[in-house]
Amino acid sequence: MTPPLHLSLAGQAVDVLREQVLTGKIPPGSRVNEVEVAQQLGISRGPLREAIRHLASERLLVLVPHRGAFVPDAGADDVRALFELRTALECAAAELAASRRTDVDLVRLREVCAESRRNYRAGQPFPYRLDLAFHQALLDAARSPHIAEQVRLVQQRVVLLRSGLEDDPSHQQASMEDHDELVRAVEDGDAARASAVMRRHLSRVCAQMLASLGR
Amino acid sequence: MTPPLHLSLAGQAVDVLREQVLTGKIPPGSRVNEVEVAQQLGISRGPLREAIRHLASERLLVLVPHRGAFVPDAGADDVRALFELRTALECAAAELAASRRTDVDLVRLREVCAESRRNYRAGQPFPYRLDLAFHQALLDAARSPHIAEQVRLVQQRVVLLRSGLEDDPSHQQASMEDHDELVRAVEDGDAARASAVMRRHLSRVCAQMLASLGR
DNA sequence: AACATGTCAACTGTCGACAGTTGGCAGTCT
DNA sequence: AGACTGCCAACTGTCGACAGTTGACATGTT
Repeated sequence: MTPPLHLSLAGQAVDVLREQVLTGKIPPGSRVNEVEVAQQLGISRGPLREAIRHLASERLLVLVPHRGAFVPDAGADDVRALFELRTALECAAAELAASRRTDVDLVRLREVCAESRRNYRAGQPFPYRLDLAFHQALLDAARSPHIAEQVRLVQQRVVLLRSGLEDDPSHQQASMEDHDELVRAVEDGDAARASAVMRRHLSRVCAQMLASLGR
Repeated sequence: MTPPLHLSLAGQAVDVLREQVLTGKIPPGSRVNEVEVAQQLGISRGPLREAIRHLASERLLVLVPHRGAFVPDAGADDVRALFELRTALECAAAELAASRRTDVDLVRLREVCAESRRNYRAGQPFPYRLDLAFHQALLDAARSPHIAEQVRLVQQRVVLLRSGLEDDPSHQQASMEDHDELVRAVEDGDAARASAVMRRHLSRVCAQMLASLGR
């Protein structure tokens, strides 16, 4: 099975490496040794290099000439700067969603909110998965593939920054209420309000992350 | 000089290829033959492949498994979708610039506007270069490296779409006036107005490109 | 004539090996 | 002791070659 069975070796390597980076299995600050990881994955250095460059293009790795690829470990400034970009993208998405959403989009959004609420009432910790699902549903409603793609990349970087941070239960309710209000604005087709709520929501999430980093 | 003299072979290949793609020397729709281009550049397929993947990550090429890399040729829908992303990013940049600009930023912005006006009065065609310079100056004033980076990538894709399109002189004055008004809003620190003017400006530019494509 | 099938050249995906660079370590000098 | 110099191992950058896939052309079939 030397040739691409279903996905090229490079493509498979991208998936495996991304997983390992995002879950913190390869901790921030550490280096990715080409020969070592290549043997580990059972592939040659060529495809692995392509995978590394790909993840570098997603900013999940940083390349240093003649030194190799490193998992970036970010400070507070990076978090702030990254959330500036995320806010720009997701506020635009919220506006578009408010003006383009269909009934199916609303059903989906309400569904995610309902699941979050069930989860909350059951005393379960608010899984980050549900937060991602909500934002994804909003992006679907916005129907802007390019914006959606960029948001996906940014969220991925946020996940990387979050690796090693535990969910803070105290902010679950606030996030849920933000989501609910966002859905109402989108329902009303109120683009300006949707944008404003999203901005406040992300500002809150950013502040929480900064607080978690500080500890 | 087998080793990286100042930049790796892959890096050099990226620059050369990007130039050739953006100037239309490699026309949209055409394929990039690895062995052919590699010989042409006097390098091996390895570094060239990395360059191709890099440009693909910038969306200047599209990869088709087992088929190779192609220069994308976009239709009207792509232009609209791309400008949605560009609007999201540059409106945010305009807001940030309005609240963060320093005096040096303003000097630079006025300078670019002045050169545009000199150019216009001299009856010269408005070079796209000056438009890029203006937007770059605004990004510098916004001081958001991540947003700036994304805008750079998007603008590059716009340049690719523009390849083969001539500058339309009839829109020079409108663009110049947009720029002037944008500078005034930034001077006043009026983020909302800066965002609104930017949105109108980009909407106009997008409409112009769609008109050019239609012909 | 239109369609299905077999064959083939061209190209991509992958691999292993070599060359050059980098950072660190031992040894030496001041 | 501290700083400097010269080596050395480890690793990245690059290359050439092989294997597998794809699309197209030629051939045969209905």
